[in-house]
Amino acid sequence: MKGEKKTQDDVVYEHIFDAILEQRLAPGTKLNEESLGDIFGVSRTIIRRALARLGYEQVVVLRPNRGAVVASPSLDEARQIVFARRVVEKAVTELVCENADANQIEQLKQMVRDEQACFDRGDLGAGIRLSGEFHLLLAEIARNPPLLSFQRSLVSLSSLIIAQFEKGTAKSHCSYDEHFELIDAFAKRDKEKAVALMMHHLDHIEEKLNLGDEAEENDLKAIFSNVMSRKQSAPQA
Amino acid sequence: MKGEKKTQDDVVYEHIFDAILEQRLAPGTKLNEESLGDIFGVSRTIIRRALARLGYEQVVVLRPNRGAVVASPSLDEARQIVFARRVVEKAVTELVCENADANQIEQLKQMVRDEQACFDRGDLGAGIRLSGEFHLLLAEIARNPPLLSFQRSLVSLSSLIIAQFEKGTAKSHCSYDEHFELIDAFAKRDKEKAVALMMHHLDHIEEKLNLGDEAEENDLKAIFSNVMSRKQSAPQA
DNA sequence: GTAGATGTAAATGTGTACAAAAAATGAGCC
DNA sequence: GGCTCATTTTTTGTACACATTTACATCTAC
Repeated sequence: MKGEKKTQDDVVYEHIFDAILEQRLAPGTKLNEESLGDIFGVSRTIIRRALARLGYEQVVVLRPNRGAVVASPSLDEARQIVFARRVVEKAVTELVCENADANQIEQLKQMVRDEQACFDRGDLGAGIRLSGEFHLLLAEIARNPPLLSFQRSLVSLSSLIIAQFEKGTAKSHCSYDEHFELIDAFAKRDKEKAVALMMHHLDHIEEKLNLGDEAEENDLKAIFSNVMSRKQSAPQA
Repeated sequence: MKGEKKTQDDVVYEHIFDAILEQRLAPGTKLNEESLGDIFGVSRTIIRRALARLGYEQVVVLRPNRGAVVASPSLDEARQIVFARRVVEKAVTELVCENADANQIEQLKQMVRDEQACFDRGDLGAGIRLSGEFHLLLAEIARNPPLLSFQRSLVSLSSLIIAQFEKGTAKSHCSYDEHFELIDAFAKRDKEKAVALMMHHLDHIEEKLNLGDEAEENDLKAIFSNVMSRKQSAPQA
């Protein structure tokens, strides 16, 4: 996207970031500093910086003295993330309706075409990532750097959520047709319709959460709640 | 606020953070790693982590190979920040109306009393900081960690903006009466009124921006634009 | 006298060694 | 046989040294 020279941190950061979003790194995976250093051929210093950044975006959880793991949002956290996205996406959508020029509309279309191609060829990981990048591009077009930065964090977390809660569910995440509809509304500068479409779009994520509710496999507490009600103590693992 | 054991990074981070918010560090100030290390009695490693975090929150600007300086938002950036705050504060306000219990209402009142005390005794820096912490407490009560994290960044930037654009202006930032009004609305769970008050509250920040428009002293280009039109070159200092 | 180049000083970027903490292993005991 | 506690091993936290880049000043050429 941008031809600027990237620092080593950035490269490592993006690799890990993409790996998480494309589900090559499952939620909960331990991220060992030395191993990563070996893999990327850099010292722990660089890895640490990249992990710190991922930690700030909450895509990985940094536990003091205990290292970093890929975040695995709970159902509650997932709902909070989607809520925050509603808030931001509404504002972004309105700004895009006001600001987007023909050139940017075309850019958006091209991105959704790429997304479509990925899903068609079965590359889910890249598809999910491009789907997220679509929303990031919207935030860029909105021309509000703080919102963009927050959106970045939320989009990553959303992808993580989708990765976590959609396993086994019918693959209904091929939302590129909704993206095309959105672009239409932007082109017509129809704020109300665009916002309505966007909210509907987010509804779909939330629905997946409700579906995945009982099937949630990482939430041991929920699964073994019947056991825990017998024994008084609540063991950690 | 929280009695957990803080890491060294956190301590340094908070000290610099507070210093910026209380205007003891002016926008544009260079933050030398070694000097800071000497001051806090830690190595550059720690300083670097703290600066990276401040950089992520955009309270300081990290220029590759050129070190960190305290951010000095332009007028445009300031407006974007206030816009983002409107978006977040609206959501937070509504959530607080839904969630706040009597205990939290009292906590809010106590904080505003402290704020009032600071302004009364003339401690502007601490007052501005407490005023910001009031809004952070709201985000906490809203029980949405992602919004809280974003709010944190926005509130710091807002304080920076106030620090930068309010110099010389009549000190109208004693907004604690508005805070009390807000708390009333929360207690009555009056969403509409609370949101209206909050937007009004943010209007005040934005007004200061418009006032400070021409008086902006850090923007040398604007101040010396007449000089520059005579001499072709634009000297740095 | 000015523009450009070159050398020097200072600050940042990175790797690595050592210290401290947590996890894993194994011995001893009930 | 299972449990607890001590020891070992692994992993993270911190400091520091060296490499690289940048800014500044001086010098030279025109």
